[in-house]
Amino acid sequence: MNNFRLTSFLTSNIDIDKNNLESMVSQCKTKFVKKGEYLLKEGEKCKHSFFVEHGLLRQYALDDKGKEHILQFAPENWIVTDRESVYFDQPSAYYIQALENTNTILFEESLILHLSKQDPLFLEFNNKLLHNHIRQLQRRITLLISATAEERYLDFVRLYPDLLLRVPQWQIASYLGITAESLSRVRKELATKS
Amino acid sequence: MNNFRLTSFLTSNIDIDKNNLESMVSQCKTKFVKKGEYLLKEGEKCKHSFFVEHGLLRQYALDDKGKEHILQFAPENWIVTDRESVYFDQPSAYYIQALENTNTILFEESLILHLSKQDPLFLEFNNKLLHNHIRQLQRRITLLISATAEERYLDFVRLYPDLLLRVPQWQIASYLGITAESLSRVRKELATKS
DNA sequence: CGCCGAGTTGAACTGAATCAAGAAACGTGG
DNA sequence: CCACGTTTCTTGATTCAGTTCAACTCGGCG
Repeated sequence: MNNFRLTSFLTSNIDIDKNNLESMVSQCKTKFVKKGEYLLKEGEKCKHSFFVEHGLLRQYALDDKGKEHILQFAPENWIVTDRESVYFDQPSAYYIQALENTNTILFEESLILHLSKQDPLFLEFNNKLLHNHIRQLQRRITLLISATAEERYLDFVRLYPDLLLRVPQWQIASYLGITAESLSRVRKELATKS
Repeated sequence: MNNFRLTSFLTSNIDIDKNNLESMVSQCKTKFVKKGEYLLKEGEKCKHSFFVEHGLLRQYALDDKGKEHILQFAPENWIVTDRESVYFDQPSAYYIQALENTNTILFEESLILHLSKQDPLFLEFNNKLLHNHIRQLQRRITLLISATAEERYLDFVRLYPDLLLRVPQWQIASYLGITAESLSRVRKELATKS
């Protein structure tokens, strides 16, 4: 099986015994997406959470002017999904696309809830995922409200240094909420400073 | 008891029988805060979720220049908390303050998890709260990244028309991530248009 | 009365967007 | 392995949305 990262992700997050873990993992399908291809497109209903075993995904929205706005990147060990679409059963406003050839493991939404009813550990695990997500979103809002483009870029570099090399710069700009040109200038500015 | 809104909030969100509901509500303490007073201050650990029975709260952070940034308002039927602080047991970065005399009902963090283990309905309820929170945060990020100050203000007006009258304008500006002067100009602009 | 916080307005300034053009890097097919 | 087109990144000139600072108004409240 091709789920090394998932099993170690799970064991480091919940204190679960091997049998339970096996039974969970065995219930998950895997999906491979080639670079450029999509796991989800705007208008579709999102049915899964995607755990990235290997590769890199991005989640983004298109605005009315056709401009992309990147909500998040998901390298190895990350989970992406449109919770709004999955949970409220609505068409998604987002695309989830592979930036590299990517192996993912799919969680059925009902699976975790189902497991939670059997074993409270899964409940706490799910809770932890949701709280982490909220923490990350909240942090991003605070930055968007109060920090300059330069500060946001520095924060990004600090948090996701590995992504700098794997993600095209204009997409990082999009994540930060600025244009590619602006990010280029921010970087130039930073280079002369140091 | 002074929990009319809480009970109707709960019954409209989970399909729970009266006995269970009574037992839950009876386990919650209430707290009254006068206008201007605080339920949480920066550096303290947040121990509860606060359900607003009557009144109005705001949650905000101070940046290094002493500027306030409002994360959210909470009128009747809203729940506020710093999940990051409660869940990860960290000192909070936020203040929660009463903008009006406010009656709140306190949820112990452990309570919901505890109830969830007894009755899966509580689990789903908690899940719903978390997903709603995520939805709201995500929406806000999208707006901050892609919309102008005017668009964000219009969105605010549409979503929270009642708050317009209850919240000082400079605080709405803070919520939108702009200055009080800018909001004043946005409003002037909108007035001449229509 | 006088004070104080909230809101408005103006003028100058600034961070970032836009538009346009060129340079570098990249992948693909021949 | 090179040649080509495409995408990415950079740079410059200009514009624009929003900030900053300062002055003034208004309404409430001691």
